[in-house]
Amino acid sequence: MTLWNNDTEIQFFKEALKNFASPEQLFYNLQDGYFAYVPKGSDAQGQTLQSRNSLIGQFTEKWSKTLFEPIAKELGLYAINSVVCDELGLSRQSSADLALCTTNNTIQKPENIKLLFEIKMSVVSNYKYTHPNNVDYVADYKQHKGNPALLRSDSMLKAIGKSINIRVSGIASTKIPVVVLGNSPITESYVKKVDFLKTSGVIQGFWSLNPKPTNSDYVKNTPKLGFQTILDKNQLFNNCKELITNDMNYFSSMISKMKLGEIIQIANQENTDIAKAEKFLNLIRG
DNA sequence: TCTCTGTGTCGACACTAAAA
DNA sequence: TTTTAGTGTCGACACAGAGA
Repeated sequence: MTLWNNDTEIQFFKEALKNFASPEQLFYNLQDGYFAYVPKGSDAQGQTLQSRNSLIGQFTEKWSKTLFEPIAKELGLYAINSVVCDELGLSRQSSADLALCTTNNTIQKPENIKLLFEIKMSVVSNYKYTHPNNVDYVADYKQHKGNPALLRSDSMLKAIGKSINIRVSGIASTKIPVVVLGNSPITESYVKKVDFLKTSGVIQGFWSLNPKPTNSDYVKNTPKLGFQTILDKNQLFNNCKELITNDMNYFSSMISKMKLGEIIQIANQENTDIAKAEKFLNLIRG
């Protein structure tokens, strides 16, 4: 299995058609034919395609699970879709798209969840459908009107919001890394923000699983690697391994220097570095 | 001044599951 | 059975700045 590319998107359309999805559900019905997206300069004739949403959502979540399964296995874990965990604010309606866990269950305890993924993937390039079963590549994402995946500002906001929601749901979340998976680059306006999200510990990374979304220029990596374009499965494995094996802790606060100095002073009285850190974390969490 | 383009926010719509 | 709430997708729209 390879990383995301145009063939993956064609496979999505063909599978959906085979499962009795109509061309009207999957494509814009334009004057020149059926298109995945409205090309720049074309008129959408008031159409806003909605029927593809849940199909592509299901496809990308399952695709990601399949991609991560061998990685999980090598790390002694399971890759699981739709993970529910009350302590992390992950309800049945708002479950984790994908997670790596120590047990093979949908309902999980926080201590068994080793890595959380939020998936924000969509059809990236444009395609043309012709009867009865042909789907052909038309152009990259720069040639059509709709923005795919992480190039949409509200997709970024929703990914960030969901991650914050996990972080503020309780102490149990502070040991679990959160990663956003996409299949597109990000916009220039989010370059600084994803790096700050990483250094501040809220989100451990935005990873695009699409090595070559266009032949022209695009944001490949940000300076502090808050966003990375994953180029091969080895890189993906190493990233996961690092997040899982490092015993990391999320913490945050908004306090005076005076109070912060006091906390450091008290924590420093412990004997070992680990004990100092634990004391510090306890104090800063009030 | 007008047009074009990039950016950010809000809302429409489809779907699903829980609650009434 | 109907209503309500939550989620995910992209289009419409407003605004600002650059260039004609």
